[in-house]
Amino acid sequence: MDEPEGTTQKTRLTARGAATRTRIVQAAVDLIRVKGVAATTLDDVRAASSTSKSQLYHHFPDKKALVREVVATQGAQLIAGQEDQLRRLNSIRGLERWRDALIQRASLRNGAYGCAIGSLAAELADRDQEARSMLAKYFEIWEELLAEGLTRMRASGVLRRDADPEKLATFLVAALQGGYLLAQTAHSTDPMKLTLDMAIGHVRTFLAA
Amino acid sequence: MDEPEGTTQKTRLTARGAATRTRIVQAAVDLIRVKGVAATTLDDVRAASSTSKSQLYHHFPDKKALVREVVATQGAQLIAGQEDQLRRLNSIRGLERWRDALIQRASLRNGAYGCAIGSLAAELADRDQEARSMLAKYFEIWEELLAEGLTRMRASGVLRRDADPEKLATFLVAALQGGYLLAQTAHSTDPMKLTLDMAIGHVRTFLAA
DNA sequence: CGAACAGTGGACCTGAAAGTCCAGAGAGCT
DNA sequence: AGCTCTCTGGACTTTCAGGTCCACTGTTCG
Repeated sequence: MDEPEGTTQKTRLTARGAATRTRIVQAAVDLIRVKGVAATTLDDVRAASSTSKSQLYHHFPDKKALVREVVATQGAQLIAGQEDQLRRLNSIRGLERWRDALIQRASLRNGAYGCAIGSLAAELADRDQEARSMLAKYFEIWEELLAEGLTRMRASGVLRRDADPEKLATFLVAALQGGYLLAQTAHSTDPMKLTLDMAIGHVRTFLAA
Repeated sequence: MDEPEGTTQKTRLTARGAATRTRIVQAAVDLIRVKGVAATTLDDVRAASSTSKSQLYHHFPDKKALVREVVATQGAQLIAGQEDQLRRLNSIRGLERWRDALIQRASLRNGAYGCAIGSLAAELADRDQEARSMLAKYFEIWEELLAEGLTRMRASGVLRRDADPEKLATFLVAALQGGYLLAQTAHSTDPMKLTLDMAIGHVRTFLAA
């Protein structure tokens, strides 16, 4: 069902062409974030990016290819945002700031749309192998950023030696994703708050005496 | 966008009619479980249930109504299954058996399709208010079943008095849902196992001394 | 029995969405 | 300049899914 497509650029790209391509992708990112993949039509993307059908098909062979580009872009944007905050993580307080930032953003929408890559994962994991593995990679990078912070906390003596940063990081991301889903369903960030609080509470049980 | 539809039966239902209706719904449940709502066409349902277009429209005004019926059925089936196990929950060991049963079933598919109602929630929460609130209700019932078990554990002295059954139940469901999503994305139940282990580990920190 | 209504088959309609095509404008290069 | 390739507009084709219709059969009940 899914071909391993080459990453080689087949045609040269002029500045104008690159700009159009970027406009298309960003419009698709924004629309898909709100409407989901299935409900976003190429005509929606065309209109939102002020382009034409032929430009879409000039830059992407089909919708699936555009969606994959959206996944890559959304994943990169999310990681970039997380990186800013998580590179500095070295305390439980930092973990709480991380939680607060996520919840604040979700609160603005009452939890709607869920997590940018979590929602993509739920919709695409069983329908597009390539997208699935890309998303798996972004989750891994995310976990790794958290794990590095937790490792720093362990090295500095904040956490005990028996704390496992990798496992705790996966746990935190899972708790976050579950929290997102319940929040999205309940139209309230309360369950997300509660879940992240408890998850961080669990990390706290590894605090050095 | 969403009308509060009456639950009153407008037409009499013969045994034959009821059987057809059930066949349609169960076929839709099975298809949607695997393909998702958007990718499941009424023609798929028609074929899988050995019915005709007019039977579909005889029993349901439109696709949205059928989908809501699917949500109700899937929710009820999940709760029924959980009830069997959770009514007896009264120990950490019982919680572990609950975890093991969930993981075993997810392992059969390498995590594919995720949670029966979690996947529906992710796809429908932002697109159908009525479906969203139904799903919220099922999550609540699920949490309540867990909370009752945890309450029993607290009453019998297994858990300390400061354990909060409701909050822990929400936390367990969130951890489970996050675990499902990561498992679905990674094509492996490992993150789901790890997450549920940690979540139960957190409950264990409330064990009475 | 026979009227009234539930249930059924399947052709048909309609709109929307993916994807195709081609003529022509814009850009880069020698 | 003049050639080539990129880029673009938008009409067009195709496909397919949701939904409608109607003639016909089965069932219930007075």
